Amino acid sequence: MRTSTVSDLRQNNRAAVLRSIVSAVEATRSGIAAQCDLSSGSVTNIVTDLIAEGLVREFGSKPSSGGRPIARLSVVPEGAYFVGADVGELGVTVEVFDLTMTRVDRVFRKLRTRSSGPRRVKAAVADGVAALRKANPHIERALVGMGLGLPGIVDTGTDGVTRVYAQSLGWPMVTLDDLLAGTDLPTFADNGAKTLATAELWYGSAQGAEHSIVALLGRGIGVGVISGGRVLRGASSSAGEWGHTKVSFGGPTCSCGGRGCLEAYIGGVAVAQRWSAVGGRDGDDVEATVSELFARAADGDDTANRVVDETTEILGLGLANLVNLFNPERIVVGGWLGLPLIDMRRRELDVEIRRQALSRPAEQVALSSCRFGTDAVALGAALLPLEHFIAGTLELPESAA
Amino acid sequence: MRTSTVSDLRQNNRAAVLRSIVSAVEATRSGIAAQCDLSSGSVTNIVTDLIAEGLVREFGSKPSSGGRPIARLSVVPEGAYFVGADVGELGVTVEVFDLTMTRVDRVFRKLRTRSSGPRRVKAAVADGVAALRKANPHIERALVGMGLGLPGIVDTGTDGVTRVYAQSLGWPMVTLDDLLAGTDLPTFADNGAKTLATAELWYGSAQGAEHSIVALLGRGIGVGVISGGRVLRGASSSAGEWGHTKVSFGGPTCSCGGRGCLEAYIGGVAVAQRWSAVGGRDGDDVEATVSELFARAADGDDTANRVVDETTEILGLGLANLVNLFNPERIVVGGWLGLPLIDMRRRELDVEIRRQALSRPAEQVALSSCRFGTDAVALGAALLPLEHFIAGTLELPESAA
DNA sequence: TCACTTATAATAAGTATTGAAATAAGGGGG
DNA sequence: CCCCCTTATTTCAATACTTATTATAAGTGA
Repeated sequence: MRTSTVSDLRQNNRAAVLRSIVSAVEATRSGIAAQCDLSSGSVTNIVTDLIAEGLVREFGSKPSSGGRPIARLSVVPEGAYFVGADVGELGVTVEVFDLTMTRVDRVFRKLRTRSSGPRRVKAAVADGVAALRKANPHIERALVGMGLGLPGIVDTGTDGVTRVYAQSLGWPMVTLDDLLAGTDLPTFADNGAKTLATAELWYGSAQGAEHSIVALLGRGIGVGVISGGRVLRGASSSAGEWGHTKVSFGGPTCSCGGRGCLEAYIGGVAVAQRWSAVGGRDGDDVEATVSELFARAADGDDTANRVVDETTEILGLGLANLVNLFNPERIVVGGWLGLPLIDMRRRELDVEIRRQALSRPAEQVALSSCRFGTDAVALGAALLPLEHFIAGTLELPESAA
Repeated sequence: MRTSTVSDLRQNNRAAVLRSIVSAVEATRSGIAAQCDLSSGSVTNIVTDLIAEGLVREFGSKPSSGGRPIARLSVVPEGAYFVGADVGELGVTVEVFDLTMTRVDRVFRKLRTRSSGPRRVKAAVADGVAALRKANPHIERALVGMGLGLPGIVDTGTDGVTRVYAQSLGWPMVTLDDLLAGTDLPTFADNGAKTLATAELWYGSAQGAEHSIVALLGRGIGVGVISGGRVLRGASSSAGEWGHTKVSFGGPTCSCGGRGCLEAYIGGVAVAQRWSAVGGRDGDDVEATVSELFARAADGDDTANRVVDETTEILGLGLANLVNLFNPERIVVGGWLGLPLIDMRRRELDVEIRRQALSRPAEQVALSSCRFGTDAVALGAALLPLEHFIAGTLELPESAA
């Protein structure tokens, strides 16, 4: 974000004010001034602009302590709409959000097979978006853009082309353009773990922290690292590939071909396998198997508890490594595997992290669970165009003018 | 860096211009304009200011292609001076640099024992600084500040107090203030690996890259992560503690008390031990032992080569993990252990990293060796006050006015 | 000497921020 | 019911900075 001219400055300040209003349920001019470190005069100017643009409105007022009442400000929900899509193994969820990031509508398009090719996914996304636009014609006027949460590596090269490597779905490399085709919406994409981290950063458990780690445990093991208030992306936006970091020489072979990957220990499939290896249920449906594992453990089943303990220990090691490397204030654990795990073993996990990490960074970090389930992947994806909209790099469609 | 007012803007642009002139050997107005993305008018204004302040000067000109010759600009070396200190196990090196970051003078104060307490180090630093000031009275006029490169964790809490945890020296926790006392210079401190990374970022192999990893291998295993052009610090500035990340369950016990730490495999002591365990030399002086190991390996000694191979492999695993997590463009390896290792096994290390990391991020990364040896720790430390000086958060002493 | 280039400098125009002063909106006491 | 007090917002003058634009400097080649 280059701020070298006076208009960049205005842009930045406008963005800060808009962001502040969007993320607060209710804002006031002086509150914004304090939060954005701006004078009341500047806030007045910017808010006046935003009201003129139809993005913000005043709604009533609340009493001040003995003076002129404070005007309440809020975003105009209909001011802009954003689409977010969660591309998963079972299907594609497409959702529309208004400017308050309230979900307006959603559709789910099931995929026939567990690993449908990009063509099917493309069709499902296009179909889902079309269905939403048809069912909600009023959004058309202010539909700004779309974000995709994808499994696997989403990599934006120096050439500006976004490429998707969804190895877990068995896809070949696909460019984002290939995956979109029909759609005329400006579209952004990111790895699902990163979009979930973005959602937690804006509205969930990572809110307010400058440095957090959002670990997403499911079939895959992902992490979104928040550093300096933004999601860490690295040179080509593929930073945060935690699942295939090695935690053991040799070790079990992972789906990536490597050995000793963290995912080969605590990924959904691995946990289910570890359980069935010691006599647990052995089913096709990993999610169901793991869920039963947790249920058994809760019921006091020793074997199940040992598997859960072991998982906790390895997760603790993995998180401790991240604590040493990133020195976060907060660790947020989520995902369909992570949420029940942390519910059941929060204290133990906390102890394990502190045991395995260096004491200094470990002392600074707080452990918590995600506020959202994986259903927030689409919300986080929709935050991608929102961020561009706020930053001013994405505008309302012509028709709005 | 909050840029919300017009003067912040000026400050930022001034900083960008000054930084550009300091890091280039020779600058021109239009070159600066291009590099900093500013108009020629603005550059003229800012440069005029800098010349008036005595930080920059014009020196001659070079022909342009058929028009008015281009004025050469350079920093005035005597415009400001910075002290950098490298606190090592054997002694304290204190150096003074001028504004071109050319070393003006240096002193070394030996520490009696390998792990002298903070009191001795404090005395050595104070003595070194005093000696330099006495020997170079002309620097006094423009002595801006000091930076310390320290072993161990340097942690700046939310209270703003900088604390040093130099476990490898057997120190208790010490605050930076304790460590300074007598000195009246504004002082900053950072972990030695991070200051070396800073030096490599400004003048060495990490120059020009936005995202790099600078791995420093010696007795300890440290890394400075450069993300978005700046050294990653995390919540309390202790990010980058790579040496004690776990790469193996169980595994050998490390000096930190943990097991399976990377440092317990490829730290200087561990490498020496691995060698002596298979019949290599067994000496007190780790550095000499390791240096002999490399010499033997170069001579074709099979045992030595096996130890070096094994070290390469483990280092490759460790770096691959960082590649997955940070998605850097460049990996820079240095330190008294790292430099000879990469000289001898560059290809093999490269192959190993690519084998163990995910292919996408691995394809994007280039491996190289540090331009500087560990002697640049003091240079990097001196860059801390330089950065503050450039950013305008640190000024020339009163006497200069 | 006279176009013609290219690099800087000077100037004009426009815009943003701030801080002070003005104004708006209520509360409460006499 | 009027006046004073408090607090929130707006208005406005002062200031500072960037960008164009225009002028000037300093050479080249004919």
